[in-house]
This record gives sequence, structure tokens and C-alpha cells, in this order.
Amino acid sequence: MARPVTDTRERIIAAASKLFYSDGIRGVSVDAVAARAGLTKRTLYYHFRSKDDLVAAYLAARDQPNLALFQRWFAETEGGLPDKVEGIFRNLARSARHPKWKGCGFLRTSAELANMPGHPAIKIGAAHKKKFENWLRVTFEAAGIGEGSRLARQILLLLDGSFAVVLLHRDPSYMETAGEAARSLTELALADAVSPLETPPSATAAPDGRGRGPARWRSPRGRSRRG
Amino acid sequence: MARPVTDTRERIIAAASKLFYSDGIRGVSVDAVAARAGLTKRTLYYHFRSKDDLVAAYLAARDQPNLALFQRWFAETEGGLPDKVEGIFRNLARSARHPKWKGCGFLRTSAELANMPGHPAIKIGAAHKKKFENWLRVTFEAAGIGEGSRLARQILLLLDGSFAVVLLHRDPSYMETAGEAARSLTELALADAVSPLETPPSATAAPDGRGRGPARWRSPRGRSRRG
DNA sequence: CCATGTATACCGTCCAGTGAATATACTCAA
DNA sequence: TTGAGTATATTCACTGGACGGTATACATGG
Repeated sequence: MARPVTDTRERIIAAASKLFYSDGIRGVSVDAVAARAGLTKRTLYYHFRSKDDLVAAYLAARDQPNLALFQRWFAETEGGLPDKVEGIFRNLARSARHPKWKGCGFLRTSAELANMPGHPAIKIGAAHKKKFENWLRVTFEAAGIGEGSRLARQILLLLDGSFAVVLLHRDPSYMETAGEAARSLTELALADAVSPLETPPSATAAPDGRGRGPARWRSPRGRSRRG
Repeated sequence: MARPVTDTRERIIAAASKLFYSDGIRGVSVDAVAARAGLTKRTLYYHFRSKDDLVAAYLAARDQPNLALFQRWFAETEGGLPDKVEGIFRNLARSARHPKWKGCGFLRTSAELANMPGHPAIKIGAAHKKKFENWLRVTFEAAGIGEGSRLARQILLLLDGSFAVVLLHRDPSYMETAGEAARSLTELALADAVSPLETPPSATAAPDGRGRGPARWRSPRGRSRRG
């Protein structure tokens, strides 16, 4: 056989993506992923050193498509900046009504692996969210919002909050509420940008408060189920 | 022996609470909980029918204390409504700096068990968040905010968003950002309440002087690890 | 002596990861 | 052109252990 490496590898990632997103990391066995990909576990272990590696690959594969989707939703919404921001939430609410929707894979993985702070998958999730936040910031600053960094974080908080809340209540209307709040905050920031005078200097003290944390986690070799 | 039922039962719940919160549901075995409680697994199964029951009891035990804590933080913060709302987030940021902090147990459990929509623990988590949202709504309405329901949902979204984001980045400063956003939205709602009719933009009526702009799941018996 | 509660030992299953062998494509010398 | 050798890719069968849950027996207070 010897199908080109990438084919098999990507089939595995595709299978892992569906299963991990649907049933969680610890709820899916490596055998299950292999079976869904139509091959043996041993083959899977030829392409990935460990389950943790596979989990990281699963999230890495979702990074850019996810980001691009949000950017498309933003770009395709007609109107001013507040409309476009709210458009993200509207589209998200629509997709959250799909029966297979189960929240944000990055956040759910980070919640499940919260006791492994240095896990590669968590790093990838954190980088993904940072990318999103950064894209928002740049977009807002380009629109003349001085405190674009703060607004970006606020929007991010509302977005991830709606992921969590809608997952818990299975009620996508919370995303519309989040969208309204995001719109309000955007309008507020725009108003402040127009009249920049009365703004107290409080603002963004530490631009990027890097969280401390010893990030202890034993690397590839070894069990992943229990720390 | 025959220690009164409640003693043993509560020791088990206390042990489960620490372990489940720290390492997640699927990451903690029933044996581990029993060991931590200083007894045998068989004894644990005398007090709880299944692991799922135990998980539900773990969250149920956290319901009221958690709620009371938020209410205390709100009550103990000096100032007006926006200050008190922001106070919740400030206190939360402080507690999130504790090394053992790992986000919100309710949200993390719902994320981990997202593929079991009817799981009793998820129902308890949903009820808990509803209680919190309801308390906010009542509080806001008592303060004369007509759209107290909407504001309550917005604050809830920011709160749960900060749980998720801070857990991912291990950077509690996001909670301060969420607190600022919550303050802004509260001031906005207050301004709307003060001038309920047509006072579109301008209107610096807010105390701060801030301007305004525009499932299915099989019950107890049986395995819980895989659906 | 019965109800309550606790312990020992066990069952069947699942799971992450591995050893050894096999099949296929590609390389290069005769 | 061919045939041996090698790197790539895949499979079968297995290990050692953990896990949820249970059968059975033992203790102790009413």
C-alpha cells in the first residue's frame, strides 16, 4: 500500500476531530479513533507518538479554519463595526442550533485537561484564542478605537462565555444576548474614540499579563489519563 | 462502628469535591475518592448508587455555598450597583490567583460530560447557573432596572466567560477586564432606567459620567465512561 | 437477631502503548 | 531488466494495569 503519509495522517486527524469534539478527550479511546479512521491502533501509533500528541494535532488542525470562519462572519455582515461584531454572535447562535454542536473544542479540552497545565493541547488552545483576540484588537484599532485591546478582550469574554453558557443550558438565545452586549460595548468604545478627552488614564496597565504557573506536565512518554 | 450516615456520606462528598474539582470527573476513579475519604470503594457504593450519582452529589453540595459566596462578595462591596457588580469580578480574580484554582466546577463538568445531555450533574449545574442569573435579575430589578433580565444574562455571560478564559490562559487579569465590562453594561442599564423614554445618546446621567453611545442518557445502572 | 454499615476479594471490561512480523514502494548495482 | 536491499507503512496479537461495579462476609448497635 504505502498511501502517502499525509493521507493517512489526515484521515486519523479527521476521525479524531469528530470523536474528540463529540465525546471529549478522555471519553474517546485511541482504538475508537483508529477504527473510525479505518485502520489499526498500531498504525495510528506509527503516525502519532501518543494520545496526547493526537489531541494536540486535533486542536492544531482546527486552529486556522475556526479563525477563518469567525473572520468570514465578521466580513460578511453588512453595516458598521457594531453590526459586524454582533454578526459574529448571530452566526454563532445559528451554528449552535445544530444538534451536533457541543461548544468550543478548545475550551472544552482545556476544561477537561485543567489539571495538566503544560499539556500541548492546552498551549495550542491558548494560542488559538490569543490569535483571535489579536485579530479583534487589530481590527478595532484600525477602526480608530484607541482601547482596541480592552474591547477585544471584552468581546472574547462574551464569546467564550456564550460557548460555556449555551453548552450548559442548550439555549442558543444566550448568544443573541451576548451579541447585544458586544454591540453595546463596541458602541461605547467607538463613542470614547470619537471624544477621546474625558477618558481617565486607567486603561490597559499591563498589556499582556502573562500568567505565572509552573506548567508541570510529564512529556510524551507515559500515561496520560492520570497525573 | 456505624457512624451516623451523614458523617460518612459527607466525608465522601468532601473527598469527591476536592478530587473531581482538581482532576475532572473522568480523571478521578471511585477508588481514589474512597481512599481519600479513608474508606473502601464498597462502602462508597453503599452510600451512592453509582459514580454518576456521586458526581451529582458533588455539584449539589457546591450549589448553595457558591451562590452565597457571590452574594457575599456583592453585598460586601461598597458603592453603587456598578461597583458592587464589579466587586464580584474583583473577588473572583483574587480567588483565581490561588494555585489550586481550576475554574468553575459546574462549567468544567458540563464541558466534560457534554455528550450526556441528560446527566443529573449537568441538570444540577444548569439549575445552579439559573439560580445565580435569577438572583442577579431580582437584584437589578430592585434597583429599578427595567431590563434586569437582560443585564443579568450579560453579567452571567461575562462571568462564565472569564472562568473559561482565565482557566485557559491562567491569567486572572481577564477577570478585571470582565469586571470593567460588567460595570459598563450596568451603568448603561442604569442610564436607560433613569431616562426610560427618549433620551438617545448624550446624557451623561450615569454616576460615573461615562458617556453613552448607540439528549439522551441512560440512567443510573450501567457504565458511565462511554455512552 | 436484625438493620446498618464497613471490609476483602473479585469480575469483566476497557485502555494506552508495544513487539514482532508483513506488505508495499523505491533505489541501485549487476 | 532484474533482483536484492532498504525505508515506509500497516497489521495481529499482546501486556500490564486501571476502572466501575458486585458477591460475600464481618462487625456493631438497637
